Parts: sequence; structure tokens; C-alpha cells
Amino acid sequence: MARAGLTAERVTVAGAELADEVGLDQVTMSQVARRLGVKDASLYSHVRGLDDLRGRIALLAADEKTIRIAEATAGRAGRDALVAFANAWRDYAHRYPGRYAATQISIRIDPELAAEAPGPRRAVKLTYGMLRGYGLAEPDLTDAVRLLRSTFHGFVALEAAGGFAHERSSQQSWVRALDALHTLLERWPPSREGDPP
Amino acid sequence: MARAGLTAERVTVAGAELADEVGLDQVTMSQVARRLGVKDASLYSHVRGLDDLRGRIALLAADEKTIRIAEATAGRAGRDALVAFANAWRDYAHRYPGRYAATQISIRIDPELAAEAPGPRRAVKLTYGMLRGYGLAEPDLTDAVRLLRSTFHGFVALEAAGGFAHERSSQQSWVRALDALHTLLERWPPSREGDPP
DNA sequence: TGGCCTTCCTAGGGGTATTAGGGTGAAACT
DNA sequence: AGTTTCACCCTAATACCCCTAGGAAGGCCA
Repeated sequence: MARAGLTAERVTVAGAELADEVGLDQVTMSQVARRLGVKDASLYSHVRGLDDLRGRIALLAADEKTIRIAEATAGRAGRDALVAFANAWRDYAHRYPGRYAATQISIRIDPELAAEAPGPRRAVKLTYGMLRGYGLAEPDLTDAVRLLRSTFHGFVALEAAGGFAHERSSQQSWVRALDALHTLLERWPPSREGDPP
Repeated sequence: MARAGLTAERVTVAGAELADEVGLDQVTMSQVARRLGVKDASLYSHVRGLDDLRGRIALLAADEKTIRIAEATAGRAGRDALVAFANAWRDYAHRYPGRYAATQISIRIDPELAAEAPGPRRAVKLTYGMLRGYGLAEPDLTDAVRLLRSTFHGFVALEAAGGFAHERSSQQSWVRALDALHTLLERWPPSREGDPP
């Protein structure tokens, strides 16, 4: 009997492809095994179980997305960097919807596994770096990073959920949202009275 | 044998409660049936299946959330309305995490069922109404509505996923995000060159 | 060649979704 | 009151899924 040559990474990639094709919640051990030409029990030598597989898909996606963003923003600053960052984010979500959905479940990933993945940490650094040109200082910087991530994620999540009716294309709203965020970052409002540090 | 007195709505509510307790993806026909003291096959007289149940939970959540927002924003305008709107949204997501998660799957809900639910339509109206005081005209109005919804949803989604580390409380970032959105709405940037309507 | 580890298999237990069909309560009609 | 009707809930059966346990067989090294 020929060996299939499985490995944790190959199983993860097969799961990620399946997630993009049929949705993350349709990713099952049986389907992944079928795609790899193997019985489902064989996967358990490489992956602890379904939750572990989903966690690995999430970390794979986080790494891939971070790399795309890093390439897109390299050598850019200010508005250019913001637009490149945001478009790379959205492109990834559109192109790999299943993988992207996996990134939303980060709460219950094996910490040991997550510690090795550079994606999330690097993503945070990238976002801070992108904002360098706007001259924000802590804690405004952290607040701005969180606002941007929220808006980017929220936009693509609502797009994926069909939350935007078709009167106006979501592409146009996206461009205008980036305009708005850029001007917002240029004139970040000072903290109002009564906000303790 | 005593009748359990099931109905589509009671099944939906049981599913919603279960979703809040154990997570939406742990909501199963068997668990819901157990909670209602009934065999799982009995549920199929009231609900078409698991997907249908999830769709009903989503519509229930949309209605509930819209009502909370409507109550919170009644009689308010400008910044007050914005803050009340956003806090009602976030409170709902925190208090009913399973129901809230259900609202993200709106893409595959039975259209016939969705047509009867007033929640989504009313939510859109509410958002437009809240922005009335800022003096925006179409298509900026639609773009602003989408930006706000994206940010609100993205923030609570990232909070739920554990996306915000604990250096700075997410509550503080939330307050500052609302500040930022308010000033942004007051000075909505004009459309840049080359944006066709 | 012989031993050993890894890989993949078969077998099986337990859970879930869904359909088909039957019995029984309770209200409605005569 | 007796009967009919219908909605409700059940049992039974099929098919899929996750996961564990234990066995056979390929590849590596001595």
C-alpha cells in the first residue's frame, strides 16, 4: 500500500482549501480525509482532532494574511500605506473566505501551537508601523489600531454575511471608508474630559 | 402523555438560550430537544431543520437587538444618539453572545422567513435616523451608515474572539472609538477626485 | 537480513441530523 | 355524550460524523 505522505501541514492545507470551497463549518475530518485519499482515522496521527485542525487553519490564515499585508505596505507611508494595508486585508478575506472565517475563532486555540505562529504578533507590529506617519502617541495609538482593525474586519464580515444591500456597491463604500479613516487619523480627536489614562 | 406545548417560537427561544450558554455551533437539535424535554424528532414539526433553526435564532436576535437600540436612542440626537446606539449594540452582543453570533450568518436564511422579520429593515432605518443630525446627504449617508455598522460589529467581534490584549481595557478603546466616529461624522470628508457616483 | 518506528488501516462505540410512519391527546362537530 | 379530526409527539431506521484501540505494512538503520 502506497504511503500518502501526510503531515500536519498537508492536512491543514487540505482543510483550508476545503474551508474556502464549502465554508469553515463544513470542514470535517471525513471530508479532509477523502480529499487526501485516506481514511479519517489516519488524520489523528497528525492532528489532535477537529478543533486542533481548525486552530491550525486559523494560524495558517493569520500568517498568510500578515504576509500579504506586509508585502502590500512595504515602502509605503501615510495614506498609501493605509490603503494598501486595508485592501490587502479585504482581498485576503474575499479570496480565502474559509480561511478568513477561521481567524475569528482564535479564542480557543491551543496556546502551545499559537506560540510558534508568528502571524498574529507580526500583524500587530505591522499595524502600529503603518500608523507611524500619523504622529499618534500612546494610548491613542492603541485605540487607533483597534479602531482600524475593527472597521476592516467588520466591513468584510458584513460583506460576507450579505449585510450590504445592492443600492450602492460595497466597493464604493469601502473607498469612502478609507478616505474617512485617513482624515480621522490625521485629526485624531483629543481625549475628552473625564477619561482616565 | 402530557403535551409539551411546543411551537416554532418556543423552539427558537430554547435554541437561542442554548446558544448564549454554550455557543452557537454547539446548538444541536438533540440538545434543544433535551432542554425542552422532548425527543429530537419532535422538533421537525415546528422547524424545518438545524439550518432553519439557526436562521430563526438570527432573526430573533436581529429583532431583539433592534428593539434595544430603538429604546436606547429614543429622543436622543447627535452625539448622545450615537453613543446610545453603539452602547446598546455592544451590550446586546455581550449579554447574548450566541444570539449575536447567529446574526452573522444572515446570508443563508430562508428568504420567506426573513421577509416577515422586521428587525433588519428597522435597524437600517434606525441607523439612518440616528445620523440625521449630522447633515449628511446621499451617497455619503449610506457610506457613513456602513462604516458605523462595520466598526460596531468589528469591535464586538474582535472582543469576542479575544483579539484585544489586556494592556489597555477594551472599554477605554471603545469610548475613544466613539469619540473618533463622532468627530468624523461632524467633518465627513468630501469625495475625492475620480470617485464616480 | 532483522529490528523498529511511523504511517495508515480495519473495527467499533457513541453522537447527531433527518425522514417515515404510528399512536394519542384535545378540541370541534353532531 | 359520542365521534371525528388534527396537531403533536413518539418509535424506528438510515446515514453521516468524531474519535479510540489495536493491527499490518512501508521505510530506515544496523
